[in-house]
Amino acid sequence: MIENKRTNDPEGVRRRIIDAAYDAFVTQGYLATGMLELRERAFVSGGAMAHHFPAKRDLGLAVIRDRVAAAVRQTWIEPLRRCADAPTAIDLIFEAFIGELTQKDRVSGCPLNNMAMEVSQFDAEMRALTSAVFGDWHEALSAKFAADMEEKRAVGINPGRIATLVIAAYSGAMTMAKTSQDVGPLRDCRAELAALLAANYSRP
Amino acid sequence: MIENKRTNDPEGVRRRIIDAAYDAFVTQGYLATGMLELRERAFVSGGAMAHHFPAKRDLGLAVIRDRVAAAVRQTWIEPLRRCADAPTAIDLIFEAFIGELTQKDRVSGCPLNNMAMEVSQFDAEMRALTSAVFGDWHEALSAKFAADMEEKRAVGINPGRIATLVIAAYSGAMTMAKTSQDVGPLRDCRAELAALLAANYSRP
DNA sequence: GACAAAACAGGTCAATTGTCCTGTGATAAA
DNA sequence: TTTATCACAGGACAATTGACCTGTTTTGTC
Repeated sequence: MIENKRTNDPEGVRRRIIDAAYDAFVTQGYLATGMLELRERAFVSGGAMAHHFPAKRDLGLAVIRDRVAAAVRQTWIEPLRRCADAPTAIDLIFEAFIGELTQKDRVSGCPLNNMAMEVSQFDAEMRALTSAVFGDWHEALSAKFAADMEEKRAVGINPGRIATLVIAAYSGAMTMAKTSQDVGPLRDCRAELAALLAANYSRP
Repeated sequence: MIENKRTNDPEGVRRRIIDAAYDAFVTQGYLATGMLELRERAFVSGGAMAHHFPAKRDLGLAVIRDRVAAAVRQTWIEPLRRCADAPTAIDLIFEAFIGELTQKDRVSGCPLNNMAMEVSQFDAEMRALTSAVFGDWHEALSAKFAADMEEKRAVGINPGRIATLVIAAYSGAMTMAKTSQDVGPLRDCRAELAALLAANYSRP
């Protein structure tokens, strides 16, 4: 009588591993997370882990490509597409994050920020990947500002430059919020960015 | 004949260790740096290391208290005191960093940022220390903006809020610069911040 | 059904981690 | 000079790290 029912489910196992890794890497850090801990979190054996991800590095690359990039797409790029103009989207995104973090007991920061900071110090390929995600983010935001100008909603702005400022302010505020474990910095930056953008936008 | 000349120099040894640790923590990361590597960098034995810093954590705390705080004081708080107004100081600081990083082959980022991001995830005391450094930074910048208002150089600004934005923009730009290994983000933020501040300042 | 490849189990491995130990030379107070 | 404390040398220590190995089962193909 065989007790151990074993079900082959490559996609499922792989997804479980990446989910666990994404969560752990973002909240604890890449280096602070061990492969054994991930195996326990994802309920997979050493053999299964080695089969899907021969080295920890492969797992890190997959997490950035699949999960981190998706997180930025979901929280920033999609809302930008849905909203009428850039300032509305930015304010909405800030508001959503502030509300979400307020009722959470811990501020773990921006996924992309966390990964980029730690990883870009020792792995060129991971650094290039996170840089590309930043690039997509900047491109989407920049394009939205440019569209606002073409449609005469905004005047006298430099789309690329102001997009950089918004991303930097958001990332920096996230770092400060994570360090102080308080959403105050996000509130401040939200208000300042709103005021700054309002000065260059014609409101109906 | 005794070859091994041994000189007791507590302050010197301690300083060598902290110097090596600060450099390594900032460029490679806290977790990515081993105690053995630090001993080799600082040319100290295991006994000396254990005597001055029984645990790695103690070394981390000392680095934040002594070096990271000093770096922020030197690059931000001091220039703020020397310059006539906040915008001048901010522009000067950005310019200095851009120039410095341009001729350097590698962008290692903001020391405070690097330490805060990594360390605040697993150590409450280190997190509190880095948070305090952010606090000093914010207080100094905030006070300068307030002084500019009192002296009628600026009107209609919220000192505390705009100080947060400046710090966040700087930190975020540093993160982006480190990730992309390019000073572009710093240039963008410098220009945008200068324009933003100019709008609220009366120029002679 | 035969067979090759993929999917997975469970354990081993050397290397490295941070910490701590014993012993000894230096220093200063008594 | 005695004595206690500090400063340091050199090595040992268990624990953990990421990687990998040999088997076994499942799956797909002919």
